[in-house]
Order: sequence, then C-alpha cells, then structure tokens
Amino acid sequence: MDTPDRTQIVTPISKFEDSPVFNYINSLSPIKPVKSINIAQTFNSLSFSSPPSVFSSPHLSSQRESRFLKRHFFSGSSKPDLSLEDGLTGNMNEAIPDEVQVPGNPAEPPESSGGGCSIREVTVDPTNENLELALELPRTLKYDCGSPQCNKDSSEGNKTDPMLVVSDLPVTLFQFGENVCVERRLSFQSGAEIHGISQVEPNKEERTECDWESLISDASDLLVLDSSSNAEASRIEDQNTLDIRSSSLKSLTLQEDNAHDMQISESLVQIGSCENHEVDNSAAQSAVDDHKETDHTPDVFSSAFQNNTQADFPTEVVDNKAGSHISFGGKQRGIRRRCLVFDTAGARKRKLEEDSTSSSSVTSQSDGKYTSDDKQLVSIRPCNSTSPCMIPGIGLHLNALAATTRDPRVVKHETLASGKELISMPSSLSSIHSLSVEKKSLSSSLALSSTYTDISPVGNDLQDVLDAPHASVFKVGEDESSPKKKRRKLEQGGESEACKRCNCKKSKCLKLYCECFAAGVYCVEPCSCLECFNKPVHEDTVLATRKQIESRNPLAFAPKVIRSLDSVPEIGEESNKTPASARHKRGCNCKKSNCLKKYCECYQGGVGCSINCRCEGCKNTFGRKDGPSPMGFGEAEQEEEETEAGENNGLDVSLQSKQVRRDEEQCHDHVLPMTFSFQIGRSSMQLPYSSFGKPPRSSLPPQPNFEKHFQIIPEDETPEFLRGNLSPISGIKTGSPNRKRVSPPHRDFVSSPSRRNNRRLVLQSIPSFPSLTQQETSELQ
DNA sequence: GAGTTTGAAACT
DNA sequence: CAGTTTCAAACTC
Repeated sequence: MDTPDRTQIVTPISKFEDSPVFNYINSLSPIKPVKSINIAQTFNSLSFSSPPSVFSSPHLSSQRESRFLKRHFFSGSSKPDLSLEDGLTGNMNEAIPDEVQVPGNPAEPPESSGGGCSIREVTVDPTNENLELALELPRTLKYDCGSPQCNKDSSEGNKTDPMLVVSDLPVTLFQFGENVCVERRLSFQSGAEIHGISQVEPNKEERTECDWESLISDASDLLVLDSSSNAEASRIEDQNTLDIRSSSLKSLTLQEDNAHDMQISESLVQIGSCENHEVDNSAAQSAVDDHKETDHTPDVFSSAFQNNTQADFPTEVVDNKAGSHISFGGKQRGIRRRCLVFDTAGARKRKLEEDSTSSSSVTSQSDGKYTSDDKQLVSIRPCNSTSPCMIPGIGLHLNALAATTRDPRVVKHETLASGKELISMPSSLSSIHSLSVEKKSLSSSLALSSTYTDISPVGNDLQDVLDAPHASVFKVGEDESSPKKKRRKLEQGGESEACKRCNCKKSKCLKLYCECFAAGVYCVEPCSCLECFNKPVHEDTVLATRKQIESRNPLAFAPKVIRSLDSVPEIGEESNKTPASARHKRGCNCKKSNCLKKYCECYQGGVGCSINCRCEGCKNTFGRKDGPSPMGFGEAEQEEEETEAGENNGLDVSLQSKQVRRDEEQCHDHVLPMTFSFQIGRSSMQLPYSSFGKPPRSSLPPQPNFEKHFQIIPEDETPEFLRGNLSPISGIKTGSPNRKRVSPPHRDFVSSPSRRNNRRLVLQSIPSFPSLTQQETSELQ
C-alpha cells in the first residue's frame, strides 16, 4: 500500500515542486513527509497564499498530490491526526489546501470555480485509479465550490466517498459539513494508506460498514470514516475527527469559512454521488440514509424534532445493526409515521388476524426486551392477548408530532407491537418508552401480578402515550370474565388498568364517549360494548371516524391533561402534590360533583382545576383553577392531595427528572434542539406506565414519571411555548377564556428548540391518581 | 345488578 | 357560540 502511494506521491510532488511545501516535504524523509506535508500545508493554506502558478493546472496535480500526499501522510501514520485535530474546521481546509492550496488562494473560499477544474482533472486521474473515483470526482466537481480546498476535499472525498456514503447526508447539512470534510480527509487518508485509490472502494465498503456501526453507536454523526481506515493512525485521526464531528455537529455552526461550508456541501454531494455508486451495499445505503436523515434533521428540523430524531438515531442504528435496517430519514420518517399510523392499522389487522393475541403478547414481550436492550426500542409491555388495541389514528396534531418522531422505532414498534393493535405508533415515543418500559416492566411486574399490557406509548402519538393510562396500560382483561365486573374490580382493586373497557351501547364505540376509542385503543374482550365498531376489523371505519373527530377537534384524541415537565411546579401550584403544571386541557364543567369525583375530568386526571375550568363549587383537591395561586384549598385538602397525589408526584418528579436526565444522556445530546419528539422520547420512556389512567380503574403503575418526562405540547399551547411562554397553564389560560373550553389549536405541533429549556408541557390523557406513581418512582429510583 | 347521577361529547 | 340532547362512566343502593 504504502509503496505505491509513495511512488504516486512522488510524481505529484514533482509537479508541485514549485510549491515550497512540496519541496520541503520532499526534503523530508519519505516517511515523515506526510506529517511535514500536512504541517506545511496547513501553514501554507492557512497563512500563506498558494503560489499563483499552481492555479492553472495545479488543482489537478494538487488533488492528485493531495491524494498521494494524504496517502503518504496516512500511510506515514503520524500526521493525519494532527491535521485533523488541529482544526476540524481550519485543519480541514488546511490539509486539503496544502496540496491544493496552491491554486490560489487559500483565502479564497472554496467557492471559487477553480475547484471544478481541478476536480475534472482529478477525474482524469481516477481513471488510473478508479472509475469510481472519476465518477465521484465529477460529481464532486459539480458540487465543489471550486476552492482548492474543495478540490482537495473532493479528491479526498472520492476516496473517502465510501465514508461519505455512509455518512452521506443531504447537502443541507452544513454544520456537519465540516465534519464531513474531515471525514473525507480522514477517509482519504486512510484510503491512501490502506490501499491505492483503486482499493479505496473496497475500503469504502468496509468503511461504510464500519461507519455504519460507528454511526449507529454514535448516532450523532459520521463516525463512519473511522472504522474504515486501515491505518491505525488514520483510525485515530478518524476517531478524533469523529469525536470532533460529533461535537461539531452538535454544537458547531460553521466556524470555518464559507469555503468550509462549500467543502462540506461538496463533500456531501460527493457522498451522495458515492452513494449512488456504492449503492450496492444495502447496508451502506441504509446507513447513508440514516445519516442523511440525521443530517437532514438538523438542517431541516429546526424544531425539537431534530433532536428527537438525532436522539433516536442511536437506537435506530442499533436496531439496524440488529438486523432491521431502517432507511427512513428523519423527515421521511415523520411522513411515514403519519402514513404508518394508518398503515399500522392495516398492519395491525393483518398482524392481529395472523398473530392474533398470542403473537402480540409474545412480540410485545420480546419487544420489551429488545427495547430494553436497545434502550430505545419501543418497549412494549407484554400485553395480554386480549389487551385492547391501540387505535392507529392519532390526533392530527399528534400525528404531526409523531411525524417528528422517528420512524425506525415506530417501525419496530409496529412490528413488535403490531400484534397488539396499537393504533398509532409514534416512533419518538416508542423510543422513550423503551426506557420507561423497562422501568415500568419492573414496577409493573411488582405492582401487578397480572400481566401488563403496555401500550406502546409510541403507538399513539402523544395521545396514546399521554393517555397511556387508558390505552397504554392495558390490562389484559382476559383474566376477568365479565368486563364490567372485572373492570370495576380492577378499578376498585386498582390492580391494573389494563386496557380500557367500555360499555357503550349506542355509540358503537366510535365516539369519544367510548373510552377505548377516545384512548385510541381498540375494544377488546373485556369490553361489554354493543355493536362495537372499534375493532381492527373495522379499522377503516375507526380511522375515518377518528379523522372526522379530529377534523372537528384536532385535540380530541390528545391527552386531556397537560403537565409541565419541569420539576419546578408552576407558579401558585403545589409542587409536591399534583404535578404543579398539570392541567386539564379543556378544564372541567362540573356543577354538582364539586370536582371531587371522577365525574370531574380534572379530578380524574389527578390534576387541579385551572382557569380553563368552568366548574362550580370546585373543591378539587388537586388544585384550583384560581389563577396562579396554588391550590387554594384548605390544609385538609392539601393533606388529601399529599396523600393521594402528593407522594406520587413528588417522587415522580424527582424520579422523572432523573430518568429524564438518564434518557437524555442515552438519547444524547445530539439532538440539539430538544424538540417535541425528544421530549416525547423521554416521556415515552415512562409513558407506558405513566398512563394517567383513571386511578380507580387501573392499579397499573402510575405514570408519574411519564408525566414530567413526557412533554406534549398541546397545539393550543404550542404557540405560547414557541413564544417562550413557559407555563402550560398560562398558555392554556391565555388561549382560552376561562370559562370557555379551549378550542384546539389548529397548528400542528411544532417543537421549537427553545422549548427544551422552557418548561415542558405534557399532555396526558386523564391521569391516573398519583398513588400508583409512587411505586414506579420508587422502582425507578 | 339495576338504577341514578353526572358531565363530557355531540348535536342543533 | 350557546343551548340542548345524547351518551356512557361514575356512583349509589
């Protein structure tokens, strides 16, 4: 390897003799030259303008040389690291420029047309080396800004293409661009060292594979290059670069000059081209797709979703490793999700029909394991065969959110849970769920001797998750012979809320009157409904109905309770008791129950009444609607709260916060802007348990964790959040007149990065009483 | 288990 | 948007 490279290098060097750098390098021992070259290049490129002479043809030569040089360097072993390390940003340019620099102006941004020429020339060279390279080069040329650096990059990129392919991203990823450039360099170097240019391709494949894995592992970025490089030095460098990349990707804006950006873009483009060439490798492609998605996500998704997507990546990647390749880009994923929602329904039917209950249960369990192992995989609690199925449909707004979530998980979830009948499977949530699921699984197992059916929180968008109590926690009613009795027993006994059970007589379970339908779950055996259409068999009808309802009220299926994730209770709210920020989406309208019975949705949800409530004689122990003031209750009430919800809440909060942190860590910071999905992800973890399900019914583990973790931004509220309004309540209040119900916002959920910092709202379906939460929290801890 | 109460959902 | 009706859960006996 080395020898050929060196020989090759010699020629280019001769060409570049003009450049002092080359001379200097030549003077150096063959081994060292690489380093020296790099250094020299850096200097030249950075500080010095390249000699004018170089411009005309030099690019080609420079590129060639660069290749050679790089090869040497890499082969040489030493330097690349330095170059890489030195400047992810500047180094990139430098390294390339060194050779290429000549042309011109180092100062000139890559944008210059010159690059194109050089590339072309380079392409010619490739013929010798590899057709692929040639192909890539032209492509690169197209994209290349023309800056010598770019050229170099491109040339390198050619070699590195595999890596690029792996990491390939849409051009959009500028931030990543820097990284990409580095990667290219690295790859290039590695390639040179490892193999002749011709060899590069195989390397590429390897790289792609390796990269893929690396990507998977890192999720954030483009680690691909690293593994690929054969040379240790190159590896090291690659790693460094990778690390840097990841870091840069996360936080980096383009520090480098436009030239860098250009390079990046070029590299990206090249990558794309490479992908085409290399497409052969399915894995590589998939990886590339993932990368693209990830990369795009940042660019495209300014919203929190990006974060989510990124965060999800790791999992996705892992999943891919596991065997399933998810090729969905974040964006695409989102789109697919929506489709999935519906698709899932179909899938569910299929699966349900095929697998029936048994399969679902099995899958769910297995899933849960996977999820636990994978961390982010959707955790599906083993649902009893009878567990109610989640309805595929999700609120439109939810869908939008779901869209942000990552498909991979969703897919997995679907596949895994498909048997279960989850209606909607937002990926993001699923990921979150996995974690939560694990925890829950433990807690649930403890709490409930009976089997739990988790509803993959994922399934429903926010709703499901939020509503988890309803849907998510399906308690298999199987055990119970008579639905009603069982239900009551369960409720009373509080064993587990399994699936919701309805007793609809006239609504056909296609209206919100039906708890199952409202929860996005299919009716199951335990249900005693008559003429029920809320079954997989009638999926179309169910979905159509859901759409109608959602058309009327986008939030119809959204969680009814909104809770802020922040541990800090909202102003006036009691922190310890009910989730401070938790509020009922619309508020209640109680007249006679004094909000002390489950007739009251607020009470049922375990949240205090808010300004949105129009209740009369409110005595809601969880809090009052009166303004910011926390609960206006008497101490007695507070005591009650404490007893009922307080413990749970407090624990939950702390626990949740911890979990959230954990989740975040796991998920990664990669996700820059926390977005909706991201938050969801966190929450999702908990969601499974979190379900706010009505306390009485479900003995299931409380969702406390979920509450805080899960953040769903109600459409209504979203604007406020976006605005920076923190308190969900306030948002709600502002949005809707006190006495009037808040009309669901028409906007789709848009997560804004800013939200992260801000308080997170959690939409929850009617929360179960806090009591359950304690167990979970304790367990979690 | 039947009947009543309650308030959300749906309708006008 | 307000008022009414429908509906099913929650509750009581």
